[in-house]
Formats: sequence, structure tokens, C-alpha cells
Amino acid sequence: MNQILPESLIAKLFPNDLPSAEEWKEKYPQRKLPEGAMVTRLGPSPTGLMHLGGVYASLISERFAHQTNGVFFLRIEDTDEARSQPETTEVIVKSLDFFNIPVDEGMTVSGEEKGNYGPYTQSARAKLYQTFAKQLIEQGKAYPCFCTPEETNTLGEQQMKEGIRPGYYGKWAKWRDASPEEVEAELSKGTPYVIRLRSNGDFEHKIKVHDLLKGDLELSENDIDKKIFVPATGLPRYHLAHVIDDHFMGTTHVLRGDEWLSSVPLHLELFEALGWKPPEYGHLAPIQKTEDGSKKRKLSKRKDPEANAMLYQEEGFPSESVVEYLLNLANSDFEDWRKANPEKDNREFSLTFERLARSNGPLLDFVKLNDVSKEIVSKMSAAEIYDRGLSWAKQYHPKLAEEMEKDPDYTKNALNIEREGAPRPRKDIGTWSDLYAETGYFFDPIFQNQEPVSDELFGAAKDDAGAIVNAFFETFNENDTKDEWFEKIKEIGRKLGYADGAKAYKLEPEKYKGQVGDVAKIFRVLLTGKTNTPDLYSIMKVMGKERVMERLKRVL
RNA sequence: GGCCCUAUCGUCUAACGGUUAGGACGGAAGCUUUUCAAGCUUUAAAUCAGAGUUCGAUUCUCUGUAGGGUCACCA
Repeated sequence: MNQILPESLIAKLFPNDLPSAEEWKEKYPQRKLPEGAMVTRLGPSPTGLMHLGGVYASLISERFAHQTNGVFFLRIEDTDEARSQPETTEVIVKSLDFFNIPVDEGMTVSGEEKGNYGPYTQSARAKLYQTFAKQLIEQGKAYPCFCTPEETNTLGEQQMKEGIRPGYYGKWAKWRDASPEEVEAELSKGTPYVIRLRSNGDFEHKIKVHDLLKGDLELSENDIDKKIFVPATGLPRYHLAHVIDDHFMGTTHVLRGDEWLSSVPLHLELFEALGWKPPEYGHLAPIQKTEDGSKKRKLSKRKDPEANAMLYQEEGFPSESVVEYLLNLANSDFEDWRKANPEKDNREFSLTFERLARSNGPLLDFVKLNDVSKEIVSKMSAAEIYDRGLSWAKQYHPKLAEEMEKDPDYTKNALNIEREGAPRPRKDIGTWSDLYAETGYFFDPIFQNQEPVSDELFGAAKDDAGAIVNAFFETFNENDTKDEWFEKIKEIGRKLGYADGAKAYKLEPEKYKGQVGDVAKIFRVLLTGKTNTPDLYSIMKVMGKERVMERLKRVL
């Protein structure tokens, strides 16, 4: 008993120059891809920032596409004119670029679209949607509804109050069975309206749904006459847009956040109404955070700065650190793979749905991220750290950049201490911003700006600081080998009553004032202002005699 | 509240129905030709609760509990 509107009335709802369904089919032919190839996509709405969850979903989607020789594309979902900020598409594109997630089709960093299934921005596809919104009305599968937003709201509130499942459905679907005359009357009055799906579903009926990640599910059929199209803007709502686009763009696998799970029945109904085969769905558990240590919640764009993907760039994380951390959240065996294949590109790791399915709303763990990152940076050459650190610093830490650039070779030598060729390279840098704290003292202006050295830092040998430095001046030879150099340090200590090593000191602590480590500390603190630094001999080598003497002198 | 999903150390997780419940991060202790870092050694730390099925349950079933998602609009 679907109420089908007369053609003359339908003609008033849509432009009369719409391409036919056939024409669209010709424009967007089926993709020719190898067996098993997945076509995946990211469909963000441009609202100003890229969510970390979006990066996570894209990373996973992109990897599945490319590990099966398929296609990953980017489609900007800007159907909500009120919320979309089209210019922020750039933010999304740049984020994907930063994280090295290659997009085969869609908007690129250069500002131009590529791909044969475009345009890849929904607001530019209005005609396509209109063809099918019209078709649904012609077939009686959709109808115009003249309820005001206030009416719909009141309806919802009323239903809630009465303990009834809220929504525009069944007997509450006021315009579902309106006569052509009633429709015509509103139309001629110019009443604003929306187009709703005429759902055939029964909420009491369960349908079996297979989700790539959640497995076999039983969900209630959709029976809501969902708003699918807004003639005032000429654009569909998300649900219809997703169905039409993923059909014509040839998407085979939709991987999206699990907040979408409950709308799967609606989407399946729409695919059926249009006579198309739906893609496979996989619903990802969200990345979460905890505030008071007990309650978990999904990262929120508004409240949580760490939800913003660009934060990781600002903080100075190398993009691959974040990528590898996310890969580990997606497939927990990535970590083992990485351990077994320390030198391989993480692209050689294949993601599986089986593992992904077990990832269950993980908490974002910065400590772990930082550990992953230190591991990655420890494998870089000094030159790479210099280049990448400098390009970060130029944008986010000009003072550091300025110093790094003054003498690139000096900086690289400093960065190379205990690094290239070392059996176990240092793991002190997790983010480029660590460069300032960990190596800043190499640069005189930064060193002079540090907190003045307090006696506390000198430790056990603080009373002998002057004597130690004086003795050092007498014997220092910058051409000494490391062994010769260290022998001299020990000798200085010995004369002043310090043991040669920690062992000797521990055996007979009462015999000594301390041990050679305490003597070394005097130099360390004077030279760097810190008690933790790499090997002192190397530091002196890099700094050069003049700078070393200059800094040591201050204690006298 | 209805519906859906989930439940192992603090965190991320591993374990054909049979393991001393494993690993990683973080914590603690120790080792070292200078301090750190790293590395190595050691260590504390978990199967949400209760029933049932079973010779045997982290694993299967049920109930409860807790957490997450969703239910006006938007995506």
C-alpha cells in the first residue's frame, strides 16, 4: 500500500535535467581489479581537525587496500552545510600526508583531485544523489515529509516520556501515507520539507549481519523513516550519500568507527531499496582515554587535545612512531613482528581482521608511544635526526633551529655521540622536542640560559670541584685517547682520595671520599649543566678544547 | 531506560577445554672501565562475580555486575 505520488508532483520536487541511473552507471564503471583486492576509503567531514581515530581508520583501511593490490581513496563528506568548513579539507589531506598514508584517489596535497570516480567531495555530487532520491520516490520507497524540526523534536520527547522507542516510524510517521493532494497543498504553500525513506522494516524482526570484526550479529531491522535527503540544499544526508557513493566508487570494505554499527540495518535497507550489493562492513573499536583512572571514554574532538592528529606533529613525534604505535593497537602481534624484523619497513607487515577484531577500545598510552618512538629514533643516523629535527624546530622551536643551523657539522657530531656504529645506540630521543632538553647544552646560548648549576648537582665531590678542575687543566691533552683520558681522571681522583671504581668504593666505603664517578660528575655538571648525559669523553671531543676550558673555568 | 558490543597484570595484549596463565610498556631491586640512556639479571602485578556443563573452564552456557556504543540533530 505504498502511496506513490503522481509523476506531475514528483517533477516539482527535482530538477528535470537529471541524468538517468543508466548514465551514472556508465560514468562510474565497475573497477577492474585483481581477485581479492579491497577498495577502502576514508570519509571524513571537514570540520577543522583530523581526529586520531580518523588516522587510525585510514591507516588500517589503506593497509588492507594496498596489501591486496586494491585502492584506498579519500572522500570528503560535507553534506552538512551548517557544520562543514570546506577549506579545512586541507587539514585532512595534510594529516594523511604527514602520517605517510598514501591516497590513490581524492584530494591531494597539491590541492587537486585525482581518480576516475570523482568528484570526491559530496557537495559536488548533488546531481548523482538527486537521481536516486528521485528514483526512490518514483518507486514509492521514499516520500516527502513536511514536519518542522520542532515537530520532530517534540515527537521524540513525547515518545521518551511515554517510554516508547523514539523516532519517526510507524504510526508516528505522519507524512508516510499522506495523499497526493495533501502533499501538493504543502508544496504550493512552499512549506520546507525533507525526503524520508519509507521503511519496510519491522523492529521486532532480527536480521543476521556479518561484521568483519564483530562477527555474526543479530540486529533489529530498521523501521525508522529516516531523513535521507534535504531538497533545500539539494544534498542527501550521510546515510544515503554513503550508500550511493560506496556503490559507484566501488568500495568493497567499509572500515569505520563502531558508533556506526547500529545504523547498519538502515544502510542495508537502503542498498536493497536501490538494488545494489552492499560492501562488507567492519566496525572498529574506538581509541579511548581515561581521566580519573577508572572511567574510559572515546577520545573526544572537543575535549581532548590528543584527539587531534596534528598534535603529534607539533609535539615532534616522527610520524612513523605514531604509525607503528597504531599498528600495534590494530594488530597486537605487530610488536613481535617488529622485534623479529627490526630493519624492515612496517609496510611489510600484513594486517589481519582476526587480530584487529580483538582490539577492544584500547586506551591511548603516551608512555608506550614514547617508548616506540625512542626505539625508532635510535635507529636513525645523525644526519637524519638533524634534518628531521631541524625541520620540526624551524616550525615549532625557532631558538633550537637557529642554534642547530649555525654549525651543522658541530650539531651532527653532537647528535652522533653513542649513535652510528655504537653497539647499542642511545635511546634518549622520543620526540624532536627532546633535542632541546637532551642536546641543548652543546650550544652556548642555550647552555647559558639554563638554570645556574647548584652545588647539589655536584654530588659527593662538590667540595673538591675546584681542585679537580685545576688538576685537570694541568694534565689535559685534547689528543688523548679515551683510555688515556680516563686514566687521567682516575689519577686526579686517586690523589684527592677517590676510589678508581664503584666496586672498590663499595668494598671499603670508609677508605674513600667517593669514587671516580663522583669526580666525573663535576665535569659533567660543569660542561652540560646536567647529571645525565652521554659519554663525557665524546662530549669534550665534540665541544673542543676552548669551549671545555671556558665552561670548566667557571668553578674556579 | 531499550537495543548492541565487550570483560586476563596499572596499560596494550598472548594462551586447540589441560600452561608454574606468557610477552611488551610502566614500577621495584641489582649488575656495569665515569653519569645517564641502553643492555643484562631478578622481582611485584591479572583471568569481574556467582551458578552450570565437564575428569578438568581464562576458554562453553546462563545470571548478575561493570565498561563502551547507539537511540533529536550531525557525521
